[in-house]
Amino acid sequence: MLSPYGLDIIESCLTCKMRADRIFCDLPTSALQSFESIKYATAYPKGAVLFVEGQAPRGIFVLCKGRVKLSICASDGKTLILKIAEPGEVLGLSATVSGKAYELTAETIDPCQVNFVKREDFLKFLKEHSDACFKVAEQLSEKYNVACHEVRSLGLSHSAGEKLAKLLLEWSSKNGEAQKQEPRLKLALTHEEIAQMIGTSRETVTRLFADLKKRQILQAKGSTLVIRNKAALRALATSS
Amino acid sequence: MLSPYGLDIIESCLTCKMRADRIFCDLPTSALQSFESIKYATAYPKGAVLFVEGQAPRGIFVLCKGRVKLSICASDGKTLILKIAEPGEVLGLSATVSGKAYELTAETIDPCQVNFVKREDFLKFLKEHSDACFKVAEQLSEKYNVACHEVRSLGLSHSAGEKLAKLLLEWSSKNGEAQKQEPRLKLALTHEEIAQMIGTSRETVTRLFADLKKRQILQAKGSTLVIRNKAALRALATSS
DNA sequence: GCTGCTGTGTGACTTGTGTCACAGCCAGCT
DNA sequence: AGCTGGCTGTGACACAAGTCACACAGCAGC
Repeated sequence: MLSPYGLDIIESCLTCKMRADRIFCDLPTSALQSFESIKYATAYPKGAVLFVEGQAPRGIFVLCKGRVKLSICASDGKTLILKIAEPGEVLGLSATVSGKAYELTAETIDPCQVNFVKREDFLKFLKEHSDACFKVAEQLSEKYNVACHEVRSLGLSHSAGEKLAKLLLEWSSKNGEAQKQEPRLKLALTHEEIAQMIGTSRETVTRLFADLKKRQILQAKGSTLVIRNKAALRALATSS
Repeated sequence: MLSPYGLDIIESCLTCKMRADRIFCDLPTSALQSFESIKYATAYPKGAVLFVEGQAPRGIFVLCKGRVKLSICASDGKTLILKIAEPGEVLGLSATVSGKAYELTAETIDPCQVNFVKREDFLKFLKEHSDACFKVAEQLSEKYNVACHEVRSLGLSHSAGEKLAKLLLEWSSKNGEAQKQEPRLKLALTHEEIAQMIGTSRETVTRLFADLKKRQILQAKGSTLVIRNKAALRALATSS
């Protein structure tokens, strides 16, 4: 197969090495075989839009490689980034199951490999394979959980600083750096995008970062960020 | 059976009149029979707590009668009401499926009848009845959808007035009054609770209501509210 | 080199709304 | 009655953070 956008395409789910690590993909062979027959392996460049908020659901997108930005946006153009989806995640799942419009917009921020499955095919597949159906329920629970966290962060924070601190701690806990004395993390997003993740303005994010650096809580080394004072950051994250 | 808290207990799901109207309860007889054998029909007074945010999931609660307040709260006591659950809804579902802690707190605001099912029993039931499993996926999609709406309302609104207007329109659309010229709705919540629903303070809600009344958009008739100017309210709800 | 473009840093000003404080009101007690 | 407690109304004030306005840095392409 051709390798578009510099991707190394995973041909078959059955031989995929990452299969066991992934919540959805770890299905019994019989289910996986039938999944194999209805999926379309596709590749997208960076910046491609998988689906847009408000569209009728065409089907699900299983993310195999690359990252996808999930966002909602208001009529005035203001955007809120809900999360950055990682490989293994199923996108457009809830809309496809319920038949309601996609509730958010999915846009690739890396070159991505994606397995697409049409809605009718997927629903039929679920009816026939109850273990897959259970996996779907698990994925949806996970998504709901994340959404609840987002609600908590947006609704119960007193200040933008609190939300930023929460976000940084969350990031550092994801890449396994959290237990280290001085966790490091790659800043893959612009201030603008960070602002959209915590529902504030770009300038505020810049100011907050400047403040955290002045107070020796954070330190920038090129594009990686070092958390120099975990305790202080955690204090900021809980009611500042 | 005794009628505690002034409730008329529905004994069996099989003979329940409301069955067909409810998303979860409308199962094939075989599944319902097996559900019947694992459920515990219980009744709660007003103000009872079904489960608390952070608890390990004991199981699911199918709400048959009465309303339940679903909320999350911060360490400082600040509370955010996510929604008021109506009969037919399944509570604690995502936590029970995923095994993670309940993500919110459920408290009755009416006398309620509830069918409780233990986690192990419920998971076994799901494995055996794939149609129930699909219903669960549908319910979870619904919950996710609602959470997304909440995120949008909290994260993309510019002002408290906008969020209040959205909430009022949503309420009026629920009880089928929306298409009327001047929809009416019962104000079942206090200003404090409304404030907790839109993430603002009690005083702000009071002030906003006063303002809406002064501008002839709203009118209070006892405890029912009349929306006198739907268009103006809608204008407020979209970027004010 | 110059030109654009995108991202960052900062100052000045404005405004929404949280907080505190208190007053009035109604319902349900004893 | 008279008291209590929860809810609602309103004023005064402070402050976080949005907005607008620029300056500058880095980096691409020609």
